Amino acid sequence: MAVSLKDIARRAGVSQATVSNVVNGYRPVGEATRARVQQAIDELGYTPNLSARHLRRGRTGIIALAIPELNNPYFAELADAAIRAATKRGYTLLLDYTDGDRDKELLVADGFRAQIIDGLILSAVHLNRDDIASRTSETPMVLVGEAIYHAPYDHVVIDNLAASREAMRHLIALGRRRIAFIGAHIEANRAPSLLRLRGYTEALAAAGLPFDPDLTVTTSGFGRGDGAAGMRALLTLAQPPDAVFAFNDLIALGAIRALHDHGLRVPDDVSVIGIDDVEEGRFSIPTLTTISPDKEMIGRLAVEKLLDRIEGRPAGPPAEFQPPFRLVVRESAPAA
Amino acid sequence: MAVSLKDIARRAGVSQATVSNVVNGYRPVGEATRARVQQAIDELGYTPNLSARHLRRGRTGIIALAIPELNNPYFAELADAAIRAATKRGYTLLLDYTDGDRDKELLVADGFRAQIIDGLILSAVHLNRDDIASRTSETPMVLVGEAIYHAPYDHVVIDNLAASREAMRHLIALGRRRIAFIGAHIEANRAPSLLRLRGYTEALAAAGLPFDPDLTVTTSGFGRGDGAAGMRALLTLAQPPDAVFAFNDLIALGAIRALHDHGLRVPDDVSVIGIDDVEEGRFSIPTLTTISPDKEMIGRLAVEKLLDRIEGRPAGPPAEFQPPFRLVVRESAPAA
DNA sequence: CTCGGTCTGTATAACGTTATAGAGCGAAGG
DNA sequence: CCTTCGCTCTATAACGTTATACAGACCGAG
Repeated sequence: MAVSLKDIARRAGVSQATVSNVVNGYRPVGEATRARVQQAIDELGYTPNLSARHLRRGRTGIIALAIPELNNPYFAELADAAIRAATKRGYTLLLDYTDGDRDKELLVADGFRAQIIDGLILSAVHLNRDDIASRTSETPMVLVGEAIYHAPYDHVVIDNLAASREAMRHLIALGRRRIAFIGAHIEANRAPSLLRLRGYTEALAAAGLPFDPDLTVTTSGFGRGDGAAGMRALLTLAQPPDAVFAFNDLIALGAIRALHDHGLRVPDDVSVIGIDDVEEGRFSIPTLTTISPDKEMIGRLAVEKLLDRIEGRPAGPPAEFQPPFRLVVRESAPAA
Repeated sequence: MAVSLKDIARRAGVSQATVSNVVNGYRPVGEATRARVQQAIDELGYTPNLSARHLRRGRTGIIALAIPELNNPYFAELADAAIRAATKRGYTLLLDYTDGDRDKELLVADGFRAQIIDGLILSAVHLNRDDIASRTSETPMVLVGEAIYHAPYDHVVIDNLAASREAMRHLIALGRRRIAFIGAHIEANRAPSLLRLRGYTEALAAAGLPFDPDLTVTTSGFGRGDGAAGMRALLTLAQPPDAVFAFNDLIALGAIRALHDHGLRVPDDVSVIGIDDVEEGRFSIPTLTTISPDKEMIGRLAVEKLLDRIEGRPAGPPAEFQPPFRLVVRESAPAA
């Protein structure tokens, strides 16, 4: 650990600058000296001190991915993809939580840890366009997910409107007519689920089905417990739903559990569909029909776009990138 | 971002050293100058450059937690606890994956990223005591989990023998007599599940039940798919089991799914118990009886012990720390 | 008073790297 | 034969901290 550039320089009988050039290939070095330096490096087992390099270069080689929580397997799988992509490009990815807390999201976006990171991939829940617009930090940023649209940053997100419509079309094709939506979040300046909700209402309209406000349930979070609570609320209705379109898989799984507790069977009595395609839904009872976004591509794209900005590659104006998704039909809403 | 110590010093009309002392409190500073410096800091919005600080101090303030995979919610929850503990103590926690790959585990233990981290918390699957003993890296390390015992490092792990015995006692008290174990890993120099397996056999013996080798199933991984495959294998036996003790919750959940596919009911036909208490098991159908280790404490303790070593606090010889666990009885193996 | 000792503060040398300016030195061009 | 390159390489100044050595001022003790 204690072996530095200076040691190599002395050993090989050259200047520190030359060693640096051998290591970084920034300027050409003669064949003979290069070999001598390389040999010294191998013999002494030299690795560059990153703190020093970064102090000098102004970059750290670390990028951050800020997600609401790790306990949601969707984010765990997304983080997985992003970490792999970053590692492949020689960067280290740091995971940050926001706990779905607005203040923490603001803090992260505004340069918390800016000293340590070269760039940020932000998956926000609460922030809106204005929050993002008033950001002061210079750190490059890429947005991921549904919360913020049309901000002056690259944005990676699936076509939520199309995804929701497809999920709804599937339920409607099954002959369902009272379809509930669990997971709406209608608050001032906050629109994480607006597109999915719009896909829901538009699909109803397209099928000539009435929109019943009672069938749209807001939740405070995005977990199994929220889904279960939402479902319980729906079951108190005079006319309970015959299908559920959930904002995500965890909510769907919670809803299934609540239905089970209520003595109702899925899919016989109620069909359920989610979004995310987390692994859990491939083993749950029943298995979960869902919209499967290409998580690997989301993570990879977010990292690539961010590195383009960091490394100053010509990237053009901020754009929105839409990875593909597909409907995965399983037991909770089987083919008609 | 460009505001440095020097700027503050100039603004406050003092030396850089004094500013440093105000920031770090390393040496006393007079009340009047302290106030003046603090005001300059607030006005200019100064934050220390971490690369420079770490170059000088020789530490980075980053510790790593190396886990097999993030997709296993147990590790996600553990990581969560560790990150919170590290943040609280002023450190940043970096997550590293080993993919359950032996070479990657060796790489991580042997100082991959040693330049960037002050210490390492390693949750290994494949490494054994000899691997760890031949480690060359000087970076402080703390071990977490079942793989390695009696290595010269602090080790945080629940009492797996006691935990397994308690799980088994519960199944036996239910009247089960053919209890299977899914998730054994019997390989040369590799003993992740040895203690849990021993708890299984000892509990059988203590209850006067015969040990049937056919009822011990090895798996290649620790996921839902492995559990399902293991269960399917057990169901081909002439005398299938009437209960399953799974190495962890994911395996248990996979086993439940396989039982369901086979037309068997849990817990009526077969009781199932796991270890980990992941959130999923509180909503699955049926909900999962499990051994719940204190994950928050595991994460916190691992971080604290590591920081003790890093910061040179007197910590004594390497020791083993055993956070508590408790049996959580749910539907898959309800109270008798 | 003088001498040691505490208190505050300053000046400056590291930490290990990279970027910049320039030095030597043959070869090519006039 | 003297320039003027082009090619390697060197010397050295940063980057922003913190640690060390030291300098005054003040105070109580002798």
